[in-house]
Amino acid sequence: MEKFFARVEQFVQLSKDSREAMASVLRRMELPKGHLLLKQDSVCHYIYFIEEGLTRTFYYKDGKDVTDWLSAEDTFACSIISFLTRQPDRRGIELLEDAVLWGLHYDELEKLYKHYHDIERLGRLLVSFGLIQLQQRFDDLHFATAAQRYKTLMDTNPTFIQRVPLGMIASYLGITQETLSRIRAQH
Amino acid sequence: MEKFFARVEQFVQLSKDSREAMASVLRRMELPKGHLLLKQDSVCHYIYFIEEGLTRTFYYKDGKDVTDWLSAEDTFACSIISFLTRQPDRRGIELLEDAVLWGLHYDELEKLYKHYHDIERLGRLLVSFGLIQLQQRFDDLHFATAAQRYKTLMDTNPTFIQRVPLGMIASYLGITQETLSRIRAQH
DNA sequence: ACCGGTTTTTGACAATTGTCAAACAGCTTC
DNA sequence: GAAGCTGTTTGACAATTGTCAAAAACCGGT
Repeated sequence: MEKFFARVEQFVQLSKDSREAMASVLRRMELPKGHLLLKQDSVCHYIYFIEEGLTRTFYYKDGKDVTDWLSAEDTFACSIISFLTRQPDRRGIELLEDAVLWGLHYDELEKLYKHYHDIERLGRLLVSFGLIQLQQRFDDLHFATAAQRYKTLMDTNPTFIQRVPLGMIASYLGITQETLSRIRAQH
Repeated sequence: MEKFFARVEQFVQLSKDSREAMASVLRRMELPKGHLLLKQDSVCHYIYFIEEGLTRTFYYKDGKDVTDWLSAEDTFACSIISFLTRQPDRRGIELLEDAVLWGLHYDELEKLYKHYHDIERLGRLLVSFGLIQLQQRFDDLHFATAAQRYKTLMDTNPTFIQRVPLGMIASYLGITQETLSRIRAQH
């Protein structure tokens, strides 16, 4: 749990009250590789902090498995659209490695937002951070070539290459597995 | 100003105090088509609500002009990354039509966030909404063909086709002007 | 070390999209 | 109405990426 608060307090220094309230609703979960954290086409009720492990957010497009996002230690995982809109979303989340997670239920988080201004602030900053990350990935996808995108991934998350099967990396980058394989062959 | 609050209160019902505090720092601006709202490679200090008009967020990639975002009446415009990180960003913003805007300065907004919990909440919800929009556009770019993306734009913002030059629409969709022209030729 | 499965690479070919250049259309201005 | 400007379309060709199929490499379990 220290790891969770260490991360969170990079955004906001929480009051003692807020920290305790938050601690009381965090649920620790230890889950095996392959576990389906969130079923596709369902509502995402939890946001997960990853203390250890690796998650993959994915969906199916024309029968093909597409990797939407990858989250490793010290980051958060959820189906953003579903969590925020309370609507089912085609995205599912699975564990690519054995994991230790801290889950926070939407309803509990809403209560915390209402009671504690500093947690509302934390929420705003976390969403802001997510928006910045998505914008950067969007820019990358928008006007970089496949090879450049691969390089960006190597720079920002080098361990993913070792930890995630090639096909998943490929669809994460918006290309096919074969194309990625060829990019790698040319160094 | 009513238009601004009408929009804002679709997210949160503000207290009288909050509304007044916010009203006191909003700055009305009437600006002509072609005006550069935000210079490239500078820090974005304002978020703008568009009462009337159309803005284009753009940057240069390998010497080519790329349209990053388009915002019309009743929505907001700013360089999200720069506004949130306080760092210069390559994105600039220009007006594609004569416009009536309401500008809100970052420092003023920060003060409002500190004093008023409900405005902090509004900020969280606005960023969340932005995140959802960007995610949807990202999904579109990630695994839809150019023709499908054009159709999506036609469905969600049909007026853009009339109001924005083709070359800008094309780079917004992540394709060249010529490709878009050919897509249109096939109905 | 061998088997059976999965993951990755390679090959041949097709489809999509980009590039460069020129033609065309619509508007404004003189 | 001609000249000039901007925005759009078209053509020929090249480059990139996708598709389908098969081979090769890798890995865990026995």
